[in-house]
Formats: sequence, C-alpha cells, structure tokens
Amino acid sequence: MSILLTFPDGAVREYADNITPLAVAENISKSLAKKVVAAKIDGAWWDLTRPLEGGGKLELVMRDSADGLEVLRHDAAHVLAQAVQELFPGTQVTFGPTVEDGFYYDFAREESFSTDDFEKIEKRMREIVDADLPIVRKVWEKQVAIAHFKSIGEIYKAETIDEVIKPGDPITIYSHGDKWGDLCRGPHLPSTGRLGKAFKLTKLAGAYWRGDQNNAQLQRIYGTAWADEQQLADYLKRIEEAEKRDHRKLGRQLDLFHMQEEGRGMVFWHQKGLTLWRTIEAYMRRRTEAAGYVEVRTPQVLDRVFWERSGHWDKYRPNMFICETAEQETLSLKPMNCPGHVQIFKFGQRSYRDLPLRMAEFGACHRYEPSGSLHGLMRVRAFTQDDGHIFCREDQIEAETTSFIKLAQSIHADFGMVSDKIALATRPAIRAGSDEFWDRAEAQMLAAARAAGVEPVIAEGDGAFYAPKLDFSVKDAIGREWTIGTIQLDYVLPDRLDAEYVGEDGGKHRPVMLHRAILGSLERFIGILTENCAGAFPMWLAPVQVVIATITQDADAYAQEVATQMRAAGLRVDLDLRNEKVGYKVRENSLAKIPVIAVVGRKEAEQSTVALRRLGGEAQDIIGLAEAIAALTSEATPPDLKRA
RNA sequence: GCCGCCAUAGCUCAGCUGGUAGAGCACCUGAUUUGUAAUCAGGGGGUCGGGGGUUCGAGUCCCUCUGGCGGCACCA
Repeated sequence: MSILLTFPDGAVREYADNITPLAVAENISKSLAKKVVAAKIDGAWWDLTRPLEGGGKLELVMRDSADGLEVLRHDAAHVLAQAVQELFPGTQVTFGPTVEDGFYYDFAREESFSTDDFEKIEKRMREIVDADLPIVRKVWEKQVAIAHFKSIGEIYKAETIDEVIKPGDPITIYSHGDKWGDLCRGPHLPSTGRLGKAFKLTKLAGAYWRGDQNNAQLQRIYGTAWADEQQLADYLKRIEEAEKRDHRKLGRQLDLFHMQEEGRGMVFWHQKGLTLWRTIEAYMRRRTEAAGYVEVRTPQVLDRVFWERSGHWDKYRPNMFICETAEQETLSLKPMNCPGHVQIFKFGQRSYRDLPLRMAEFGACHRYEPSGSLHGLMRVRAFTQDDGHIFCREDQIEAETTSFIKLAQSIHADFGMVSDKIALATRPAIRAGSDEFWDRAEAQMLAAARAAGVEPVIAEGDGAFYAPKLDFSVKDAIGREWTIGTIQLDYVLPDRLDAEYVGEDGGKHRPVMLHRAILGSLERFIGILTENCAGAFPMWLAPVQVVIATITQDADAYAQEVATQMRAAGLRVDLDLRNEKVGYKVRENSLAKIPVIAVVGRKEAEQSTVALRRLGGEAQDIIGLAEAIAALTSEATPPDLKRA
C-alpha cells in the first residue's frame, strides 16, 4: 500500500503507507528534517512522528515560520510546566497557551513564585531540552483521563476535561518521556531537544482561573520562545526599543506632563503638554464644526437625584467620585457627559426637523478607576473626552454611523494613524432588550461599517448592556491595545430621561442616541500620539516648532528679531541664547525633538538669513528669513487647513 | 481591587554577605564667545518613599503603610 502526498509547490509524490511526516522530511533532505517542527495534512495539524493515515496535501511546518513558532512556544509551555512541577512538587498545572511572541502557563500553588525562581526554572528547562525526552501522543477516553488527573491531584485539569470535552470525544495527552504529561490538542515536537534554547522566562503575574475574578487566583509565568538565539536577541532588542517610546518616559523627557501620589490617575499638564492639547482641541473643534456638530458644555458636578434619574447612581456608583456639601447635599462629579447632553436636547421643544442633532463637548469626566488599572495617560481618573451625541430617528442611525466612521478615519489619518481595524462589540450575556432588538441593532452597525468600507472584527459579547458598539483601537509602544474612537447605539437613555421630539405626524417620539468619540480621551490620545511618533511630533503639533540657536552673543539681537517675526507669523518659537557651543545646542534641541533648529551667527545676522536644520537630518539649509518663515508656516499648517 | 516585583540627589543608576552614602547628566558660580549631536574648572544638593521592629550599629534584615512597574480583572 502507498499514499500520495501533494506538496505546496504542487509536486505529488508517492510514499509508503503509515510513513511519518518526519520520515518524509528526511527523505527530502537532512537539513530540512532538522528545521521541521510539525506538519499539516490538508490543513489539519499533524505530529511529525505520527504515521499518516492517508494521502493529501502535506505542509511541513518550519521552526521559523509563524506556525512553527506556535508549536515551539506550545512546547516551551509544556517544558516550563514540567520544570516547575519537578522543582516545586505539589504545584498543579492548569492552562498554558501561546500568546503573541511567547507563551505562559498558569499554575496553582499555595506558596508564591518569585522572579528569583526564574533562573532555577530556566536551568531545569534547559536540562529537559538536553535530555531530549521523546514526546509521545496518547489518546485516552474521557473518564479514564479524568480519573487519572484526579488521582495525581490535578484538580484543574480534571475539571477542564470534564467541562470542555464532549462525552465520547477522545482526549489527546502528550507526555515527555515517562515523566510528565499534559492534556493538549497538539501538535508537539518529536522530542524536547528540538525545542532548542532560544527561550526566556519574562514575567510573573497573578491571573484568575478562567479569567473570572470570583475564582481562585493562579500564578502565571510568561515566557518568550524563538526559532534560534538570534531571533530571541532581536526580540529582546525590540522590547528595549519599544520601551524608549513609552509616553510616560517621553512625557517626562519632553516636559509634557507629570503625575504624583496625591492625585493618582490625574495629570498635571505642563506648558508644552498643554500646547499640544490645545492644538489638538482647536483642530477637533474645526473638524466637528465642519461635520455639523454644535458644541456645548455641561456641569462638572450634579446632584445625586440627577444621577439616580439617569441610572448611573444604580449602575455606575462604584466608579463615581461622590461628594457632600456643608448643607448635606450629595453630589457627584460627572463620569459621563451623556445625561447632561440629554438635558440640553430636552430644553424647549425639539422637532423632527432638528434631527439628526449632533452635539459635541470636550467633556471633563472623573471616574474612580481600579488602582491596578491606572497606566500613565492611557488610563486615568480624570480625563477629557472628545464626546458627542447624535440624537436621531431610527432610520438615520445607519447613515449617521457611516459618516461618523468616515470622519473618524479621516481625523485619525491626519494624526498619522491608520484605524482600519474596527471591532463590532455584540450582545453581552447580561443585557437589556429582546433578541430581535439585538439582531436588528447589530445588523445596522455592521451595515453602516460596510457602507464606510470597513469590515469589522467581531468582538463577541463586548457590547454595552443596552446596545452594540463599534470600537476603533490602536496599540501602544508596549503592545497593549487601547480604544480611541467609539460609536455606541443607545435606546435606553433617551427613554429613561424622557427625551422627545415632535414628528411629522405632530405626535411625540423618542429619539435614538449615538454616543461617539473620535479620539476617546485627550489624555489617552496624547499618550498614543506620543508613542506613535516616539516623541517627534509632526510640525503642526510640536509644542515648540522652531528653536533659534545662536552661535555667539553677537547674534543675540538678530535672534530676537527672528523670533519676533516668526511668532508674528504664528510659529511656536523658543530662543536658545545660552553661552554654549552650537554643537551642544544642536544636540540638546535634537534630543528635545524640536522639528527645526534655526542657527544664527554673525553671517546670518549680516545677511538676514537663517541656517535651518531639521530633526533627523544633518543638512543645513541657509535661506533668507522671509523665505524661511513662509516655508515653516506652511509646514506648520494643520492638515485640515492645508486642504482648505 | 488581586498576584508578583520595585522605591537611594531633579534624572539615570552604583552601593558584596549589616559598620554610618557615591557616579554621570542636570543645577549654581567662574573662565571661555564658540559654525551644526556634549568646552573646562569649581560648588551646592540626599532624615536612602513613610512608620515601626531586630541589632552595639540598618540604605542593607523583618513587619506595616503609601506609591510606582508588569500581568489579571475592570474600562475612554
């Protein structure tokens, strides 16, 4: 008997029945066989040492491919688990998947692990690799597996099998030699030696069993694993580089803002940071006005009764900053702007002719966020949303959503960000409204996104309890994802707060609300923007656009004149008249990421010129002052005004 | 909030197993007047995050509080 295997290049070859993928690889070439880590037969994973059960399309998965790294990392997780259990008897294994760039394994153990244990664990892992234990795949029956794991005290494993595996389905167990085994879907390497040593344990963390806060807290050990040492070194280098872009670090270096103990999650904006803020705010004001929004401002603190009416007192109180006055009134700082906007909508009578009514506010909100979630500017307790609410009829939802997506994408693009990854957050487990309502609402959001030319990723169960939403998110320097823009459908709040408009029919109707933000919060957005450009803001956003650096004091008067003229032209200019060499000034202002340094010395003063040097370049561009001002002002023009 | 780690000068960090605090940059003063990524010299500056304990003696060991960092959970 023989089987036919089709290779990715289309070649078809005949092999003996029951041949293993590893034997096929060896048959092709020795070096190939060394680098292969698993196989796929007709797209399905297959262990290298598992005899093929028929012909088909065979793909040999190499260790440095994306799929190959998955396999390596999965094996690294198993080797980690074995090492930990050998070194710390009594530790239970739970779950150990791969993640981006690495893997983790969650353990249950009474005593705490410490990062000091990493060295010892890594050493044992290397010993397991050196031992080159054969990795064997076994197929067990469900009850046998449960009994086995229970007998060796692996309660979590037994529970997982009991709940995850359907009765009758076989269970695959992978073991390293005769020493250690774990429930796993596979595939795995033929032996532990093939893992190699390009791995490293990276961090230790707490994690809840099944991600539920009410469950036991497990100890998670994270690691990274790569095809070879070089890849590992490259990865570590990449992490180091990313850390340099961290907005918290840059915020200090560039003197944008600071935070301190007495105001956790609150930002002290310094002059430069606030300049950035105001520039962004002014831009947003122009864009939203042009998109037909009216700008409003609602109170910072409102009576408890108001929040009771909006439903926040009941649902959101743990997150609210509540205060009492000397006259025993209970008030709360606003955690959201929406109820306030409804009040403006309700003031006087609204007609269907007013719809859609687009209301915007740079709304400063306070939310008591869990201490452990605070993170620089990205997650704070006092923040300003570029908030907005569109009051409209149900039949206007789709068009409003579509044009919002287009507006948001255009704005993100002006800041140099691509926001084509949009998530549609669908109905959560605990929700208000019928299934029919959710079917319709989700379909509307999806259709609106498609009409704007984007295919959203579905975020199952992530919607608000009252309606679905679309989220725009981007990643920060260290790989975390943050939501910037969002648009959320809401039928509930207009109802709770009794918002109405008079329809064509003369009767009263309930409007629908679309909560929306394009930047999310100014704080977070500035954080993301800072990381995106590594602190080197584009000219139109840079807090200081030009530094005029003198060569000797002889040029001071001329430098002052240059500064005056540039400022008159609207440029943000600083003077560097210090008694230092020009090389020093160039270095310092370059490190401060100033986009343009204008060097002036005696020569420039005599000829009414400036020597321009751009950030990142070495060229000196000596041009007339008037010409320089014209060029720089044009470069500093915000993108929307440039288009106008 | 939970788990782990961390906290020394404005910043970045050193300070071995307990013996009484140091570097570079920054800052101040002086000299220097300089042509595109660090001019030289001098000086000031720390109750070693707060509190408690062990010890003859604590930056160093223990407890506790506060804050920061990384995850988890929660979220703009």
